Amino acid sequence: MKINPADLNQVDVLKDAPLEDLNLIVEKSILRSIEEDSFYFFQGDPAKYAYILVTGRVKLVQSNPAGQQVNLRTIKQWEMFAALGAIRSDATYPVAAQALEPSSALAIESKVLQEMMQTRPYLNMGLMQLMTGYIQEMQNRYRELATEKVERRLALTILRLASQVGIKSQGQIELPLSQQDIAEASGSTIYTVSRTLSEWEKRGLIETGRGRIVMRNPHGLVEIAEGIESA
Amino acid sequence: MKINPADLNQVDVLKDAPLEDLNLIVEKSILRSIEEDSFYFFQGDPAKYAYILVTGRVKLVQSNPAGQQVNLRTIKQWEMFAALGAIRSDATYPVAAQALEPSSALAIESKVLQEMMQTRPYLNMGLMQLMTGYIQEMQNRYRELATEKVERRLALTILRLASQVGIKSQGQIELPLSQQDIAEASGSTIYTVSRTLSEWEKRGLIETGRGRIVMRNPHGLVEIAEGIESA
DNA sequence: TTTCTTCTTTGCTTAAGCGCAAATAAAGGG
DNA sequence: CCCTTTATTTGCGCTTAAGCAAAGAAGAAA
Repeated sequence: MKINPADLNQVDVLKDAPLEDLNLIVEKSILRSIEEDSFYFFQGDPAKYAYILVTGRVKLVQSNPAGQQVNLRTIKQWEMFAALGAIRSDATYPVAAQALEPSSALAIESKVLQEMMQTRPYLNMGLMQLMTGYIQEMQNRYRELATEKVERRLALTILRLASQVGIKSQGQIELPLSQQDIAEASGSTIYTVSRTLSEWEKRGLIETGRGRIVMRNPHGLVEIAEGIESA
Repeated sequence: MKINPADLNQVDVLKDAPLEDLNLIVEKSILRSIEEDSFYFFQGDPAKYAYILVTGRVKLVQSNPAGQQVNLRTIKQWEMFAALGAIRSDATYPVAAQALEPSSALAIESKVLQEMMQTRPYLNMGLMQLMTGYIQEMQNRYRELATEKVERRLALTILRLASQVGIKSQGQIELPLSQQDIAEASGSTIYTVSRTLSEWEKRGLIETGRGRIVMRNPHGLVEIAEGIESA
């Protein structure tokens, strides 16, 4: 596949980048295509590349010593991920990046990005915006996990995922994620997720299918998320 | 009180700053002194200032709609906090900053910091290092909260707090924090914290007092944190 | 179509830890 | 030194949701 450099303006971090820089990035990077369930990198690998997702979807997961996983973020097209290495030159990836479907991503050497940052203020600003957004999201999720009950957390998780990787089809938003993914993203278990989603389906809030959740009544979910439980 | 600009080199973000910049910062900022339990700012306030803590200790807390709190970070002398506003110009503070003891901090207008960032690469790098550190810490804490049991999380929390705000005295590390603070930092309750700390005290791992925890056997805590439980 | 695999559902049991209530202890103020 | 306030401890009951086991459903492969 060929990348059209102009497309890179869709990447938030690069929205103010001049075309010549986009050309430079495409020229200096390589396109890595991987199949479903494969990894771009593992937790602990030296952070040699930053990535821009070109096609597919990728999740960033972290495992504890016992092997239990949490989903920290789901990446969609034209999102940059693993930019950490560009900032901490000695760093290893603190997460693993696993493809949710066949995917391809531009791999940019951390070194290249670092050099570009020396002389391009827009790149610094873009990366900082990205990072502050991450920090705020993680702080919110941490607070939710510490203080909210599962049902509410699930509603918050699904709303968040919908805004990040939801797909609009026929006026409805669809999440192409398995219940396992939802469980790992909300800090719960597949059993509780299944039970809760079934309950919501009965109430007409959502529609579930294998590896798929359709939001029928987003407002109802917002009410659950905010604790305006009608039940 | 008078600030000696040269002291600001102890601030991580400013460790590479030339003295003239430190002078500029002191000149352009104001020193705010507040008493115990007061706030530098509340969650939701417009993020007009970034701060450098000069004396005392400050905690960053976030509340959920019901008023339950979580501690996101404890700040000690010469740490910068609330630097977010300097990056997102329209931002409001996503957390509140409350003094754990009488404190004073340099308040730097976000605008000033923003202007300085235009022409000072060291400042950009410093802030990015700070933010990547935050991100990694929050990701780890999130995973811990999602996957680990309370006792282990408590050990991890105490070890983390010890490295961040621990005070060395007579070869031992002391944490000047109440059990309430520990509970809010670990995502637990004062009851469970009390029970667990009592148990650890019996085992000789720590020594507790009102608003104070002394680590007697840090290695033992590490073992609990890593799941090498001897019990 | 038939078979296999993977995902989802559901009944049941159980452990963890929350949280009330009340007692006890420590610090601070006058 | 006494009194008030605030922090810590502990017994006890109870809820939540985790987790096993086993069945059912939906795709994928053959």
